[in-house]
Amino acid sequence: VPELPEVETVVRGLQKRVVGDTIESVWIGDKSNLLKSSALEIARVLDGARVAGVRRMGKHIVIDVHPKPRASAKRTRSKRVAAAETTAPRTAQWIVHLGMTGKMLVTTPETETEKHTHLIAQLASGKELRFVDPRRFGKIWVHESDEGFATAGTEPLHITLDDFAKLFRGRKTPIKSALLNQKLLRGVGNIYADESLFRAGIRPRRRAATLTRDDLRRLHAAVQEVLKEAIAAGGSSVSDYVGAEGERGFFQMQHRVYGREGDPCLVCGTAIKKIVVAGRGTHYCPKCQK
DNA sequence: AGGTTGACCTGGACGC
DNA sequence: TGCGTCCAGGTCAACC
Repeated sequence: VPELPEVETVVRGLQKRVVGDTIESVWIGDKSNLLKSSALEIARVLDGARVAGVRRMGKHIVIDVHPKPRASAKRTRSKRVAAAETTAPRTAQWIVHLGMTGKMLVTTPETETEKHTHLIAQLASGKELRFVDPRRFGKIWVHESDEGFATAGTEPLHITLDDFAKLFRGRKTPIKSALLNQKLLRGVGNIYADESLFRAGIRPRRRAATLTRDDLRRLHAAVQEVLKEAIAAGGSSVSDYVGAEGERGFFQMQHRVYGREGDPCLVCGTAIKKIVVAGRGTHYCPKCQK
């Protein structure tokens, strides 16, 4: 599901509902293909931790936590160990990737536990933070280091036109594949790639390197415009995406090509085509996009 | 090297 | 109501 606008919507919900709260206990299910850290490690970092902030990096949710100081170690540790511990990072990160069907929900404890709930964090305020993911393509892990968590790729909403143009220089791959490549831009997925290419008037199969300066200028503007409009609409709920409070987005109402195969182009009336590019369903107007 | 292809999963929609 | 098939917002490892 979730591409940049959906993840941004979840992050904003979490900022409002869980920042400043403390995680009192964590329950983790037995479906371990979701975990990139061991359940033990995740529990060790999160148990008793205070939630200092929530951020988005591409499609990743980054939850900054202040782990609880481990008082039990005091009794036996040497001076040298104690010194080492004080230099350990004060902040750790809890990283969540929603995959295709992941949800991060803030609920009350009474809320019925959905099928495919894989993690529940009980908060001091009485709320619960739950991770639900039917297909289990999502990922959860904790990151502890001074450098903090980092990913490749540039944020599409921050990139300048010049840097944007450089990403595609010399690339023979279809422009759509390049837009989906998270090592170049982080956060654009299948829906917003198609919608951006439509608005820029560029065919998805065009080789990235063949885009003219003017194509790039229009595409850069289109990507930022589509993402901003989608964020303002709370993301796209095509089937099951919901925000942190279970609310659906409504940007799907404004899709111009995604999911509209056979329907008339809103600009010229030509039937929208659906093809496969880079293994993904790809929608475009054969007349408006060159 | 860089790009395209299956594998990973469950469930919903559709056709018979 | 019950198959069986296809498709899905993402990302890897494995293959040219």
